[in-house]
Amino acid sequence: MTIFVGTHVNKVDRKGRVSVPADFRALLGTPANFFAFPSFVHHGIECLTGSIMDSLSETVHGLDLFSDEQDNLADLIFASSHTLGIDGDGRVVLPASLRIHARIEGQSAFVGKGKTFQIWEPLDHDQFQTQARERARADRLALRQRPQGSGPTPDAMENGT
Amino acid sequence: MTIFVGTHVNKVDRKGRVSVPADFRALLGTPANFFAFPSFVHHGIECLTGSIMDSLSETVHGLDLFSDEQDNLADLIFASSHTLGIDGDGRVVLPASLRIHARIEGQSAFVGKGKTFQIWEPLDHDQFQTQARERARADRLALRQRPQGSGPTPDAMENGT
DNA sequence: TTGACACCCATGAAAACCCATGATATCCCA
DNA sequence: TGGGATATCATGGGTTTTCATGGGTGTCAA
Repeated sequence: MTIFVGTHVNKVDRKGRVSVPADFRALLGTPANFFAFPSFVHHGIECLTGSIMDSLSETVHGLDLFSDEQDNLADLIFASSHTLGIDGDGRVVLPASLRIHARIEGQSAFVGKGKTFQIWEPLDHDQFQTQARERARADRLALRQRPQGSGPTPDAMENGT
Repeated sequence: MTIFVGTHVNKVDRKGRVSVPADFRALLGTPANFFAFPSFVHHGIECLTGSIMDSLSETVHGLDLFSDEQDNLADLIFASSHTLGIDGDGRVVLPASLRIHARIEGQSAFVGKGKTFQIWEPLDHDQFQTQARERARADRLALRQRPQGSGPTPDAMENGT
C-alpha cells in the first residue's frame, strides 16, 4: 500500500496516547514519525510525512528570504507543527494544543487522505463528511449540466470506509 | 528530523539563560551553536545555522561590492549577528541587545521556521501568528480568483475542503 | 574586586520505553 | 469447510530516561 485510506477510530488513554492504525504505521517507515498541525479551515489535525514536509520546506525557502510572504507561510506551517514520534507499541502522544484544537477527548479518528491523513474528533468528522457528501452531490449536478461531464469529480471523499 | 518545527516556550532565568529545545539542539550538531540577529521587520530574533549563514554570505557577496544594497544588507545581517554557543546543559545566554530588541523578559518562544528558527517574546509571537493567519486567508481568496491557482500555496491546506 | 561567563551538579516533571492482556483477525490442517 | 492454533493489534499500566530549570563554583578580564 502506498496511500493512507480509511477511517480508524481509536481510544485516547489518560496519558493522551493513541494507537496509530497499523496500516498507517506501515507507510510511515522507520524511524516512524510524522508532522501534525491544526488545520486552518476546520477542526481536524493535518498530518504529513517527513518527506512531504521536507519538500514543503524547500518550496517555502524558495521564496525570498526574509520576505513577508516567506515569513508568514513558514510561521503558519512550521511554527504550529509538532513532530509526533511513534513509540514501540505504535502509539503517539497527542499534544494538548492539538487535542484542544480538535476537541478530542476519549476517542480520535485517523482519516486517510491519500498522501496525507488527518486526525479528528469522530463525531466532528462524521458531520464534516456528511457536509462534504452534500457538497459533492451539488457539484456533480452542476457538472452534469455541462457539455462534458469530465470535471474533477470528488471521488476522493468516497473512501471513508 | 531535518527541519525546525514547533513553538517551544522556555523560561529565561536571572542569568539570562534559556534552554534551547532538545529538538532544535539535535539539528544544530556539535559543536552546538548558531547565529542570531534582530529581524529587520518585526520583534523576533532570526536564528540561522552555520551552513545557512554561509550560503547567505555567498548571496550577499554576489551583490555589487561597495553598492549601497550590499553595504546595507551586510550591516543588517553580519554586523548585528551574535554567535550563540550552547552549553553542556543545552542552554544559551541571550545577549542584552537581542533581548531588548525582542522585549524578552521572563520567557522566550523558540519558533521553528523550517530551515531556520526565531526567538520571540511569546505574546508578541502569538500576535504575529494571528496576523499571519489573517493575511494567508486573504491571499487564498486572491489566489482562487486567478485562472489557475498556481501560486506557492501549500496543498496540505487544501484537502480539508 | 567585581561582574560576566563557562562549567558542574541537583531536582521535579514529563516523555519515552518496557511488559502484560484481551480481543480480533489470519492461517493451517484435518 | 469448520475449527483450533497462531499472529496481529489496540489498550492498560509500571518503570526508566530525558529534559527544562534552579543554583553553585571557578576563571578571566576590566
